[in-house]
Amino acid sequence: MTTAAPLPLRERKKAETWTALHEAAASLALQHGVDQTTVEAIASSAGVSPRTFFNYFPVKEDAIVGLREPVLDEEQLSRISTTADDLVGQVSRLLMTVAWTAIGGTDRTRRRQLIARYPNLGRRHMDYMVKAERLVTQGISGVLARDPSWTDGAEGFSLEEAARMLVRIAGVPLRFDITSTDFDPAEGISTETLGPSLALLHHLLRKLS
Amino acid sequence: MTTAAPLPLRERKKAETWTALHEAAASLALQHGVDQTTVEAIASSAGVSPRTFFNYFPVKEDAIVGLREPVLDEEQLSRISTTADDLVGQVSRLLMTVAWTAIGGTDRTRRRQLIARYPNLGRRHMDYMVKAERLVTQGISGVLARDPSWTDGAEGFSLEEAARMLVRIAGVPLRFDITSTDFDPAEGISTETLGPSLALLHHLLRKLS
DNA sequence: TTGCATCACTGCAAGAATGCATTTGTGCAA
DNA sequence: TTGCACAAATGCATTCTTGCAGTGATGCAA
Repeated sequence: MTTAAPLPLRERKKAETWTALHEAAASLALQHGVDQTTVEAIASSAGVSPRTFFNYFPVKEDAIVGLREPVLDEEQLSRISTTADDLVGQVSRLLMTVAWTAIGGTDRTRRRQLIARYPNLGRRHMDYMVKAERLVTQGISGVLARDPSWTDGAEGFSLEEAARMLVRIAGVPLRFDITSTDFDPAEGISTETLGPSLALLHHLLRKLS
Repeated sequence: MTTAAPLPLRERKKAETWTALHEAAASLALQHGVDQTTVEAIASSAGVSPRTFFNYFPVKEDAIVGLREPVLDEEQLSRISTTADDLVGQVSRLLMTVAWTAIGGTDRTRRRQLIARYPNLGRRHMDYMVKAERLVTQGISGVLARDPSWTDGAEGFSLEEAARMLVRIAGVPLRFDITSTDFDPAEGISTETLGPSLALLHHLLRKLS
């Protein structure tokens, strides 16, 4: 189990500190409530200084939920095909993957309990959705640029604008999920469960056009 | 000019304090920069205590930009017709109106300068977009509920979900505008200029379906 | 092993933001 | 005019968050 992890010592300690802080934050918040859990208590419980806490998490709530900075998977980006007919679905799934990098690898059950009890924690997902969309928009711009057909027929709109609009459309299913009152990131953001939202989107688009 | 304002004294003073705080915040931020402008300086310049400042604005940036809490126009909501074919456009315009209530009645030129110089100020529009969408989603739910035909043909989706999805779709043009690097709320959020975004949305939807 | 560059951690100070209790000012009716 | 109910303003204490400067640990190459 530990044999396949030739991580540099520095990286490993950093990961350990991250986990220790998240663990302390989530556990304390579950026991005493979010507001009663101070950054000082979290840092102390994790064995670091309060100042160090903010080197790992921008806000207290992120430590409790266990959110990381979203990252774009360049490999998946390169697999996007502008000629396939399900372009919206492709971009939706890419967005989903990016969003997933922000919440992967943490205790799902506990997070579900916390978000259910403190809805404010769930609302922070929206911030990361915005970040994810920024990353993907930039990437998709490059992808569209390689397909000359996208410059055709779009009167008065730049390629960057087309990419931005495409990603906003593709972001709808995820926003739909995130704004649900009983949204559960562990279940909600996964390739399988995006289906229903995507289906509803297409259903409505058909009905409205 | 002052004769047509039979406002209760209390309301008037409140409005005056709001304006004084916004005026002080915007003016100071323009002179010395956002970070150099402290809440204490703003409050002092407006003649109130720092604590009072936060009775008017949740965060410093909102005072600088002059953002209010968005409000839903019930009258416009009641005019929404579910049978008309441009339902997305109708909801988009409603969203736009709500968003506009958050930034109306303040100096456009100065805000433009400030947002151009400090992009972070512009990003706060997204927060109010989320609030506006929450308001409109709730309202649209009620509107759809009055049209029985909406329960037909939607397999496995509740009315609330349909409303939520509809509003997410309608929010796309505004999100598109807000995420533009050179977005100007004074020009960008108005019934006339929403046209291009809505056109691009429809253009892409046609192309992608 | 030694030296150096880099990164992580820390303490400190200042400012941002919130909750609570108290005081002051308004609106309204007896 | 007086008194009461309520809203606004305030002061205070606490916590959150950030920038800066200094210290120590780590990685790497000579």
